[in-house]
Amino acid sequence: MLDIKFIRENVDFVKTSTKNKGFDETVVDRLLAVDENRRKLIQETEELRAKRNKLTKNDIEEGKKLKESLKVKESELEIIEKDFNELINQIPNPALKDAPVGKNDKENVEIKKWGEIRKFDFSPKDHLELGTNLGIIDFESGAKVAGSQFYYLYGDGALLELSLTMYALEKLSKKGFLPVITPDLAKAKFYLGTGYVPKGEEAQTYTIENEDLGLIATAEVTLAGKHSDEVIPEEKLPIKYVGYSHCFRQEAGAYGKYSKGLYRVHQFSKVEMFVYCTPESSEKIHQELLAIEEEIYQELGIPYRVLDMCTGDLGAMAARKYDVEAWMPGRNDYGEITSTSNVTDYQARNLNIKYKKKDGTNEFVHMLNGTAIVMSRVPIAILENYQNEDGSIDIPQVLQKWMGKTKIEAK
RNA sequence: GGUGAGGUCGCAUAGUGGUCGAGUGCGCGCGCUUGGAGAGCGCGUAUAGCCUUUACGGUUAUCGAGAGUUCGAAUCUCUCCCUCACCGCCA
Repeated sequence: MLDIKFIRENVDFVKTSTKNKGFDETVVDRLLAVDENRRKLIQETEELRAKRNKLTKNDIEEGKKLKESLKVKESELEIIEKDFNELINQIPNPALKDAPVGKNDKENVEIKKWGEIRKFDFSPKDHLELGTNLGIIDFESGAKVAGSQFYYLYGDGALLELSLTMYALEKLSKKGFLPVITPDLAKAKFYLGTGYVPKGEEAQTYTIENEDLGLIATAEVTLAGKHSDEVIPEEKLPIKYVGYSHCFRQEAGAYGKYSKGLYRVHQFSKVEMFVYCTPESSEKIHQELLAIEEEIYQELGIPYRVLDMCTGDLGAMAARKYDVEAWMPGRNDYGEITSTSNVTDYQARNLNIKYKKKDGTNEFVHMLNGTAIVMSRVPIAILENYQNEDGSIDIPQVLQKWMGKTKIEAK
């Protein structure tokens, strides 16, 4: 959420930024009205409490009366606080000023293209056909045992996933990120509001019955929750994690050609970068995260483009976001494989994560996240871009040491 | 899962209904002392909201979380969470 003081003092800015993100800016005025009411009630309640606190054992009758009026005020206040919280959480994080203004994903700005799109002298197959023929991907068994959009990986399919994981963890580790294996489940307060809640959609989290637990949609949830309610000494910043977890998403209603095969599945593994830093450094670190993502896809030899997400496609949390999209011959189009966001202090305020500055004062940290490698979509790009006419797959050079071979072939 | 013990200010501890937002020690900061350091002495040492408006100001809330009893709760009751020990069960 945003700071109510900031909203009070920058009403026009907040309205504009809310509108630019495609959210309802009338919320701002409603919030301010409720805020005024709320503050009045706080004063009245506190006045009553102050009186009560001054009573001695000789004033029991007086105290009984105070208790009654307090009860009334407190319940009024409770209702208004609830409204207040609902409203303030509807105001999105304003986009940074360099983010392109736009309505929706059509207006994202392509800022870079890398790699040459391969011209096939045969008709290329998509990853599903390739993987099924090679016997390394099996959606049929997945559907039988867990339902549609679940899958099994066998042999080199399983090894490819683990090779990509090791490749990413080793690379990030060398860059000063601490590899972390996080829980795959988290409490509701973390998976709601910190994690993957696409704009205008319900949270697509799987939850555990009778428990305050849900399966995480991304390690962002557990890496962000890790330092909740903490005050971090400034000298420890930036904290750089590279998290590995399974990710679970219901993906309700997501079908069709563009969701084929591994592109949209209920469970996948992901290596995710996550950084806590000072407000001054977050924009620079955001560029670094993007540069790391690019380095990975250049080393893997996958043609990609980088999109600077426009305000209308940023979602509530991100102040700036870049997506990397890989070329996927199977769809003859680019498909998203990474996303890196600078959420500034928006998450930190929800999760109460501050840092202690050298002058002794506390301030909210900035938080950033970025995909290193997602084990569902990157294999799509590898299979489809590295396929040979006979259906075998050449293994990208940087993965060969983990795979222990140079080619995936049918057994 | 069972039984028992416990969760108080950075750490350690005191505190069983009003004098407790909370004592003491350590740590930390500032000052005095010193040629310098140490010791010693003095002062200070949470966070958040609201008000006045910026003052060494007032006020409220916070003693694992939530609910309750009470005029009044760190202290009493209930539920939950977490930690530790033992048992059971297992990878």
